Amino acid sequence: MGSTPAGRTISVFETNRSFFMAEKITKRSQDYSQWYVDIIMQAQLADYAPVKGCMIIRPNGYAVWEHIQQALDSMFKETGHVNAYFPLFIPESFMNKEKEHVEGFSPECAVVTHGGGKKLEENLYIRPTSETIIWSMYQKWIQSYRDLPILINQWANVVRWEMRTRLFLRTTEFLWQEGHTAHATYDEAEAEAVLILNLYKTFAEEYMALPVIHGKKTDSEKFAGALHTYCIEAMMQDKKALQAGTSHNLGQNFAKAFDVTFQDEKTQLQHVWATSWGVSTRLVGALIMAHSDDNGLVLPPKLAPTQVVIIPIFKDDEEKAKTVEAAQKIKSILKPLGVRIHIDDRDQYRPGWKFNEWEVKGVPIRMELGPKDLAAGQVICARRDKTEKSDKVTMKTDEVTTKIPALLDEIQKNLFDRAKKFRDDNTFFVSDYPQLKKLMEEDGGFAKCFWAGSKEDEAKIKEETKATIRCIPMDQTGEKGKCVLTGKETDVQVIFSKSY
RNA sequence: CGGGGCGUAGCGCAGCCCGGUAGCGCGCCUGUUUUGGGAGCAGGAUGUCGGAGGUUCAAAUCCUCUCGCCCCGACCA
Repeated sequence: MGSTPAGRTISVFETNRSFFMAEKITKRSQDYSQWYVDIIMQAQLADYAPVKGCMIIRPNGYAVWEHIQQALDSMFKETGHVNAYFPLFIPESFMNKEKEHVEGFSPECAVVTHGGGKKLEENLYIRPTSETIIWSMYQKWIQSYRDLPILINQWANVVRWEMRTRLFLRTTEFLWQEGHTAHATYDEAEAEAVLILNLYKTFAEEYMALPVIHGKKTDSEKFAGALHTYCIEAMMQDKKALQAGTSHNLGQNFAKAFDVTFQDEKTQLQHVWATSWGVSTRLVGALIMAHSDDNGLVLPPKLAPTQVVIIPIFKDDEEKAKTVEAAQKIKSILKPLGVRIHIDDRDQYRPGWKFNEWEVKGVPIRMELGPKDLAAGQVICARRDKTEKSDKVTMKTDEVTTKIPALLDEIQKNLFDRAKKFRDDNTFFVSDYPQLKKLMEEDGGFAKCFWAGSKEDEAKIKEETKATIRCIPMDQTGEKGKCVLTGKETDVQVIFSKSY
């Protein structure tokens, strides 16, 4: 499959004691995109599919997605949402019902024209998102205000025929969840959109250890067919922004397109108010780009499929039996505490090899357990977020019940703090356009500034700097200042950045 | 759609300019010594050289056409 871009080196070098492949992963500083791809390949998160733009999510990658799903799914349920499943195929006529929506999505839709060996009477779109088919059903299900709200989520795959794809970040087919809710009033729909926005922010920060800015999209960046769009935006290690989740207040657009009405308490017929919201497998890409290093993947403990791996160290069967037994004992006390722990007792690989493998795969804690440790009643732990040898922690075997969960928490926190510091260190206030331009041309990062410009002004800036308004943050100071471009006085501040 | 790169063993590549019937490293298999940061030694298996035409006594190599993939940009979650 391979291309080896110019900058990429796979150097094999010799030292007096060892001979090893030094780099299978391109350095971030050398080629960030290639580093990203290398991490995915080396950690076996995904592979390229035979069809262009599509990917195979391998077990390691899928396990991360499953943890994301589990956490989000329970958060959705706690806030009153239920899961359902709507079909992959959407009749062409449905797609055409909402004008902005069809204009937004038509160019990137895959369309099925044949089935059962015959040309279909009506083409079927493969869903790029499910608003249309869901609202066609809501039309049947909603009559009275007593039927509202409907708070449905679905976990599904969708297809968008993108021009340029990148593993996890933008693939032709991707997995996501899409929530579609129906409400009696604008205020309720608005409250729902904001509720989910905050839920996404909490999830990103607490589970993914990913600090995000939550805010509102400008009109030019909002979803096709929405009244307005909320989003969470994160900064990757190359200082570019990644939209990690969106939540839309769809107003009555879809209700009108699909004629979804209800009778209110006063027997008045009204159109239903809608929201939709989603996060996708892109989040896996976000995790990679936010935390990983030149040695491989770094996973936050809360989403790591394996949180602790024990490497028993032995040189004969007798030592193997003893160390593995001790490892199993540790596993048996940590597992009930909810620690996801694995013992790597394969004997075809040597310890050093295993150290590297688990490091590449991003396991938060590696526990080394050899004869010397057995004798001392201790284990040695290496944490994935700090890779210096001096960062290894030695703990008594009977302390693992308290120290391991504490260490996992500490790693989780450290990843968040590190990512937040990086973002804050690369966020700058700019007061005029030359400054904005200079920042985008040189260092990159987030530019915070006052904004009172038009859609056209925004397009001009995009043209000239490649940066866009990522969002209008929810957290506004309220102070007044001059618009970065027009100089008009305003109290609105926005974030400009280059983005994925 | 533009720019760049690439298709040769499972993976990474050399060989192509100057045609002579395919090689290196890693991995894999067997044996053995090893095992606290990607082990050593000794054996061994593996290829329709992306595809189709053409030139030639002879094509991975030269010519024509074609297919595909990756990276970078324009569009987007």
